Amino acid sequence: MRLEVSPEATIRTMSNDHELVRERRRFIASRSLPLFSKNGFDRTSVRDISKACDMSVGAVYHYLGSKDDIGLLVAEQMRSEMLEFMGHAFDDPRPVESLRSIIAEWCRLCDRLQDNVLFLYQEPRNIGKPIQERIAEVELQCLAWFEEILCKGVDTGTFRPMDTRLFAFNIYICGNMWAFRRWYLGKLMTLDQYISAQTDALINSALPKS
Amino acid sequence: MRLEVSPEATIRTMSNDHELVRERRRFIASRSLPLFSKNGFDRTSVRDISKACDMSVGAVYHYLGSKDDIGLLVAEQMRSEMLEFMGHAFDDPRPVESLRSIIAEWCRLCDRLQDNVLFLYQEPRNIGKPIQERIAEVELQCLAWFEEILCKGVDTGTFRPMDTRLFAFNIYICGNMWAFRRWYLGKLMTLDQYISAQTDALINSALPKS
Amino acid sequence: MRLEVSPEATIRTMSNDHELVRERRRFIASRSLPLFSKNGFDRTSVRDISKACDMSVGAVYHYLGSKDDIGLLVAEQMRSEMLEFMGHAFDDPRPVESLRSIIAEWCRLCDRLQDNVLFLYQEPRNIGKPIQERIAEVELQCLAWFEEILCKGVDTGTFRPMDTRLFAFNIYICGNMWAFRRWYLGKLMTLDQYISAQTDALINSALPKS
Amino acid sequence: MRLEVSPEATIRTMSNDHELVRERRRFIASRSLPLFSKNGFDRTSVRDISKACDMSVGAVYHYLGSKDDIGLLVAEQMRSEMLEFMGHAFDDPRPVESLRSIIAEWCRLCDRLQDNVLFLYQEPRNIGKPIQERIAEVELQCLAWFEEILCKGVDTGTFRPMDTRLFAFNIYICGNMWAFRRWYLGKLMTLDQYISAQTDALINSALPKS
DNA sequence: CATGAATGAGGTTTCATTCAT
DNA sequence: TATGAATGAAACCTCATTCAT
Repeated sequence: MRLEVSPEATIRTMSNDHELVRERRRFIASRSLPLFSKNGFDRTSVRDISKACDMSVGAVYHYLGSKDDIGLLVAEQMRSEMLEFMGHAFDDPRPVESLRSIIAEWCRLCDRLQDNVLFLYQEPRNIGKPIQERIAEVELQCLAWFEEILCKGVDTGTFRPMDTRLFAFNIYICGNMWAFRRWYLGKLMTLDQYISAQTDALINSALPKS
Repeated sequence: MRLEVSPEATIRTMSNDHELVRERRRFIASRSLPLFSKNGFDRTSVRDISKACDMSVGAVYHYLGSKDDIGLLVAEQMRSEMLEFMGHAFDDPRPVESLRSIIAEWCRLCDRLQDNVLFLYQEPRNIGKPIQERIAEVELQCLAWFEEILCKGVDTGTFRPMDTRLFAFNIYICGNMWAFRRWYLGKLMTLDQYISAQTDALINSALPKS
Repeated sequence: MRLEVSPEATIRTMSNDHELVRERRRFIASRSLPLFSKNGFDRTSVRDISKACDMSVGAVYHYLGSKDDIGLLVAEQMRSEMLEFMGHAFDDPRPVESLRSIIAEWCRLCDRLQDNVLFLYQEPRNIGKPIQERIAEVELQCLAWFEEILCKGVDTGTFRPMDTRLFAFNIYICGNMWAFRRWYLGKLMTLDQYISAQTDALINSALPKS
Repeated sequence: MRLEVSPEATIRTMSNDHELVRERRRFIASRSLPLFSKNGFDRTSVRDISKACDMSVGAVYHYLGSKDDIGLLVAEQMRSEMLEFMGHAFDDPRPVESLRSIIAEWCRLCDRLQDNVLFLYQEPRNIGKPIQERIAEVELQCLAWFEEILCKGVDTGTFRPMDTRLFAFNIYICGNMWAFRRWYLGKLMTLDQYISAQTDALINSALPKS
C-alpha cells in the first residue's frame, strides 16, 4: 500500500505558513472557478485571476507553482467533497430508502459544486494525468458505493435483477447533469423537484415489473 | 419567417469553387476533430491542424476564415445529423416499440459522432453564441420529439404519468453519455449491450408500477 | 460641451504607474519614429521597434495596446507641440513683424518635428480616423491663427487684398515642406536662409504692388 | 553618356506581345492607383488588385514581375507626363506671361495625376532606389526649367533679385499641394481659382517692390 | 495564355512565468 | 512578503509569389 500524499502538498509555494497557504489557495481557486466557467481555463489569464483575487500576479505565484495547479485544486476540492460525501452513513437498512437518500444528497452535492463538475467535464486536459486518475479513482469508489446498495436490493429481491454497474453510473450522471445542464433544467423545475422526479424514475426502473 | 442561411455559407473563403470548399472543409473538420478530442481546441494549433491535413497553414485559411470556424463546422455536422435523424420515421404505433427504436438509433448516432458530442460538451465557448443557439434549437426539437412519443404512451395508459420533459432529457443524456464516457462504459459492455440495458431501464421506469 | 479626453489615456496599458507609462511611451515613440521615417510604418515590425528600444516585444505591449498606437502618439506629439506653438504670443502690433516671427517659428517647429511631419504626410492611414480629425482640427486652428494676422494686415492696408485662407495655407505648407524636402533644400541652404528667403517672398507677395 | 533603358523594359513578363504588355500594365496601374490612395500600398494585396482588374492573380503576374513593379509604373507615368509637359513650348518671350502659363499647366498636370503625386509622396519606399533617382532627376529638370524662366526675368529686371531655385521649388510645391490637399483646398475654391490666386501671389512676390 | 490553389515566411499580439526591487 | 515590469516562445493569420492544370 503506497503512501498517500495529498497533491496539494506537491504544489510549489514560497511560503512556509502551511495554514496560510491552504487558505490562500482555497481563495484563489474559489475566485478562479467562476472565471473558468465563464471563459474557459485557457482563456482565463493569470492576470485575470490575480485581478479577481485582488492580488498581484506575483502573489498568486507565491502560493502556487503554476496556473495548472489551480485546475488541480478544483479537482481536489471535488475529490475531497466526494470522499466526505461517501463518509456519511446513509445506512438505512431498507435499500429503497437508502437509495433515495443517496440520490438526493448526491444531487445536492453536484448542485453545490456545480462549477467544479463543469470544470471536470470541460477541462479534463488542464488537470494533469495523475490528478485525472485520482479523480477517476473516487468516481469509481462512488460508483462502487452506489452499486453496493443496489446489489443489496437485488439480493434481497427488492430490486429486479439488473446491471448494477450501469445503474450506478446512471445515478452518478443524474447528479452531474443537474450541474451541467442547470441552465436548461432550472427552467423546468427546482432542484427538489428534479431530485424527486429522478428518484421516482430511478426507483421505478429498479423495482421489479408487475 | 426569416430566411435560413447555412452558417457554412457565412464562413469566409478564398475559393469560389463551392463544391471544393465543401469537400475541403469537411476534410479539415474530420482531421481536426480527433485533435480537439485529444488535446482540446485551444491547445490544438492551426499548425497542428494543417499538419494533420497534410496542408500548409495558408491552404487551411484558403477554405476557412478563422480557426473558430472549424468549431462551427463540427457543431453544424452534429446539427445536420440530428436533423436527419429526426427526419427518419420510427412510426411504430406502439409507444414501447417506438421508444425502443429511437433510443437505439439515438445512441448509435451519438456513438458515431462521439467526437462531435464531446466537442459540444467541452468547447461550448469555441463555437460562438449564434451557433450555440442553433444547436440548442435542434436539441430542443430532439427533446420535443422524444417527448411526443412519451406523451402518446402516457395518454394511452401504456406509460405511467410522468414528467415527460425530464424523461426525454434522460433519453437524450443516455445517448450523450455513451459518447462522453465510452472510455469507461466501453470496458463494461458493448454499445448493443448498453442500448439494451438502458432501454430496459428506461422502459421499466416508464411503465406503470404493479 | 464635451469633456476632452487625451487619446493617450485611451491606449491600453498593463501598468498603473501613470508617470512610467508616459515616459516609456515617449521613449518608444522617439525610437520608432526614425524607423518609420526610414522604412515606413508598415515595413517596421514591432520586433524592429523593440530592438531599437532595447526592450522585449512584450515590454512594448506592456505600455501600448497595439502597434497603431505608436502612430497615435506621434500624431499627438505633433498636435500638442502645435498647440503650444499657438499658445505663444507673437503679439507684435505690426502685421509684418508679427508674420515674420510666426513664419520663422513655424518653420523651426517643423524642422524640429521633421519626422512627425513626414509621418503625418506619409502614413495618414496608420493613425485612425478620430486622430486624423483631431490633427485636422489643430491644423485648421493653426491656419485660422495665421489668417487672423493676415486679415489684420489687410484691414489696415498693410497688405494687399488677398485670399487670406490660401495665403495662410501657403505659410503652413512652407513649414511642412522644409521638413518634407529637407534632403533637397538642405543642400541649397540652411534653415535660417530658408526662413529668410521664404519670409521675404511671402511678405513681398502680401504687400501691395507699387 | 549611358544608354537610357526604360525601367518598364526591365520588368519581367511572360508575354512577348509588347503592345499588349504595355496596355495591360497601364490598365493594372490605373486600377491599382485608387486602391493605393485609399488603403496604402502595403495594405493593398495583389488579390485586391487582381479583383479590381477583373483578372486572376496569375494574370497580373503575367505582365508584371512583382507587386513593387506597379509602384514603378506609377512613378514612370508621372515621369513621362512630366517629360511631355516640359516638351511643350511655353515660349512666350515675356517672363510674366510665360510663368503664368507654366504655373497653370503644372497645376493642371498635378490635378490630373493627383493619385500619382500622392503615391510619390506617401510611398517613396515602394519604388526602389533607382526609380526614385529617375524621378528625382525629372524633378530637378522641372525645377531647372522653372528656374530658367525666372532667371530670364531677373536678368531683364522684370523680376526682383531672388533665390531662383527656391522660387522654382515653390512653384513645384504649389502644384503638388493642390493634388495633396485637394480634400481641403477643394472646399475653398476650384482649380481655376487656385491657379489664379497662386499665380497672382507668386508673380506679385517675384515682382520688384514699389 | 489564364487560372487560382498552394506555400511558408513573417507579421502582430498574448501570456505563463521569473525576478529585481 | 509582495509587486508588477520584463521576457520570449508561440499563437493566429496574411499575403507575395509560384506552378500544375
